[in-house]
Amino acid sequence: MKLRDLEYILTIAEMKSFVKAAEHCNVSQSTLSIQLKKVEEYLGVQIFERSNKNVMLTRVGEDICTCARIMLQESQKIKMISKKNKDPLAGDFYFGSYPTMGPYIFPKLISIFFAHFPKTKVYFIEEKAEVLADKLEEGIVDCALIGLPIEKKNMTSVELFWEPYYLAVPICHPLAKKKSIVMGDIKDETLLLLEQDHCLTDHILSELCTDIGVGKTDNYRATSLETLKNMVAIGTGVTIVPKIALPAEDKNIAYIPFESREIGHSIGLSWRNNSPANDICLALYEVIKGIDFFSK
Amino acid sequence: MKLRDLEYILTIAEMKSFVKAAEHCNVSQSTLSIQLKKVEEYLGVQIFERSNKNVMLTRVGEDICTCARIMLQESQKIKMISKKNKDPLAGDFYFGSYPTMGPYIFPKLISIFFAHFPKTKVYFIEEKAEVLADKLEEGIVDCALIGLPIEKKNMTSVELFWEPYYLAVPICHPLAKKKSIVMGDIKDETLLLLEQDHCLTDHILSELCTDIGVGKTDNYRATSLETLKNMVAIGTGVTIVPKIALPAEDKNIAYIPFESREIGHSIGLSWRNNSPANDICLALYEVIKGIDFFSK
DNA sequence: TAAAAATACTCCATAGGTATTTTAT
DNA sequence: ATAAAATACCTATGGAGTATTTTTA
Repeated sequence: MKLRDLEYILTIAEMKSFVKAAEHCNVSQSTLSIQLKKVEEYLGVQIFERSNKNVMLTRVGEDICTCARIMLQESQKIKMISKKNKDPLAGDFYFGSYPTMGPYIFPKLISIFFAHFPKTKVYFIEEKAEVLADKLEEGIVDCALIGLPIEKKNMTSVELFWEPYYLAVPICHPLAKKKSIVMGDIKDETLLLLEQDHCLTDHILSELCTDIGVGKTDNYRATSLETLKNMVAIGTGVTIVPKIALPAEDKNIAYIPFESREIGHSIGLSWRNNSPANDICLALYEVIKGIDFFSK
Repeated sequence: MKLRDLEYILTIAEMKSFVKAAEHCNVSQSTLSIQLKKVEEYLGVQIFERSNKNVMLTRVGEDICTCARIMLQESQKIKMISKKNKDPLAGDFYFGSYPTMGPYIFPKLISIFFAHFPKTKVYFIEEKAEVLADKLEEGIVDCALIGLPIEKKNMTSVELFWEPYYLAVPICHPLAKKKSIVMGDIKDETLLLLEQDHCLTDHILSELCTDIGVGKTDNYRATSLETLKNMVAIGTGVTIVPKIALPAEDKNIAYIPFESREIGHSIGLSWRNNSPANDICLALYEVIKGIDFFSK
C-alpha cells in the first residue's frame, strides 16, 4: 500500500468512475483497476462496490478514505515544511555565547544578521562553556562564540581573537599603581570569583592560579561580573575579569593587565561539521572575523 | 516519497544509526542511505545531520517526523479497519422492509440472524418501497424485503411470496357476509387509505382501483394500518390491507379475500449485485425462502 | 450495442542487495 | 585502524502502458 494508491482510491471515490479518475491522475484506467485490486487483496477487504456502470465506496472503503485523507494531508504538510525550509538562510539559527561575552556581542550580531542574513531568524542563547558545547553537540545551538579549544567531535572551530584577563583592584589598593601584574602579586589577596561551575571560575582556578592559595576564595562567590566589580569597589577583595568586561572608565576600580600575554583565553566560533547551517556559520565567520570585539 | 521511506526515516531517527536501523528494517545499510538521500533530494531539505559517527535529526527533520508518525499511524489504522472487516459475515448489515411488513418480519429475522449469522450486526430500516429502493441503490441498505418488480440497475431480486390483499369491512357491514370480493363491490364504499405517498396507497390507487371513484377517498388518510383498522371498526368506511396485517381474530372487522388472485403484490428480497454483503444476501435467501411469512 | 471495468502482456523505473570506497576518529 | 556512511553496479519486483476481453444496461 503506497501513498499513490491512496490518491487513486480517493480520486476514484470522488469521481465515481475509473475512466475519469484515470484522466485526473494522468494514468491509464487499467493502472487504477490493477492497483486498486492489489490494495483490496492486500487489505483483504472490498473498498469499492463496482459494476461497469457504477462505482461506489463500501462502508469499509469510506473509513479507509478518512484515514487516507489524513495521510495525504500530512504528506502535503511535509512538502510544505520542506518548501519553507529549502533555503538554509531563511531558517532558524540558534547562536550561543558564553555569559560574560553575551551582553556585549549579541547587539553587534543582531546588526550583522540584519545586514548580511536578513531572512535568517536568529535566537541567542547564553550558557557557560560546558553547557554551550553540549547544546552545540545536541543541535540545540547551531553556532557558538566559545572558549577554545572545544572538546567535541564533529566540530569545526575557528579562532576569532585572544581575550586577555585583567586584574581588578580597588582604586586605592597598592597594586592599583602597577603597570602590569604577575600571578605572584595576588597570592595574598582575597580573590573574588563567580559561582563554582562558571567557566571563567573553572579556568582561573584550574589553569591560571593553580599555584596560589585557592581555599581562601571559597567564601566569595558572586553570580555576575557586575556584582563582583561592586564588591571590588567597596574593598572586599580583588578579581580577574575578561577584557570585554572593562568599562570605558571606572572611578573606583583599577584594571591592570597581566605581564604575561598567556593570562586570558582564546575565543572562537564553533559549529558542527555537518550542520545544515554550515554555510551560514562560514559566512558569519567571514563577516565577524574582521570586527573589533572590544569596541564599545 | 513512499510510506516505506518514512518508516526508514523514523527508524533512523530512533536508532540514531543507519546500520542499526537497517537491521531493524530488515534491509541493507546502503538501501537506507540511498533512500534517505532520494527523499532529501526530493524534498530539498536535509533531514539528518550525519557523520560516520553521529546521526541526528535536523529541526526540519523533526517536523517531518511528526507528520510521518501521523501518516504511519493512519496507515496502521487502515490495516486495523481492514482486519476487523475481513470477514463479511462479521460486519454491519442493513436490512430494509416496507412498513406494513416490517413489524411482522423483523422479529423473525432477528432469530434467523442469531441462529445463522451470529457474527453479523443487523440494523433494521423501514421505508416505503420507493425510498427503500433508493437506499438500496445508495448502499445505505444492503438487502430489502420489498415489492417486486424493482426498477433499479445492478440489483438482484428474488421472489419470496405473493401477498394477497384483503378487504376490511365492519363486522356488521353487508359485504361482511361475502366469501370473496370483486372491485366493483366497493365502488360506492368510503375507501379509507394511508397517506398519499405510501406505497400501499400508491399501488391501490394507481393499479387496482383505477376504475372506481377515487376522489371520495381524499379526506381519509391515516398514518398506520392499525389506525385504519380502528376507523373501519367504528364504521367510518372500508379499507384494503395486505394479508400480513390480518389479526388472528377480530371481533369488529371482517377480512374478505378478493376473488381475483391478482389483487395483491409480489414480495421479494433485493440487493445490489456487487454488494460486499452478496454472500449474506444469498445465504439469507436460502434460509428465509422456506419460512411461512404469515405464521404469527 | 455501447460504455466501462477487468485482464493479458510487455516494458522499464527503481528498490534493494553485494561489494567497495570514503570519511572521521 | 576501525567503524560507519556513501557510492557503484547489478538484479528483480512491480507500476504503468497498449491492446483486448468481459460485463451489463
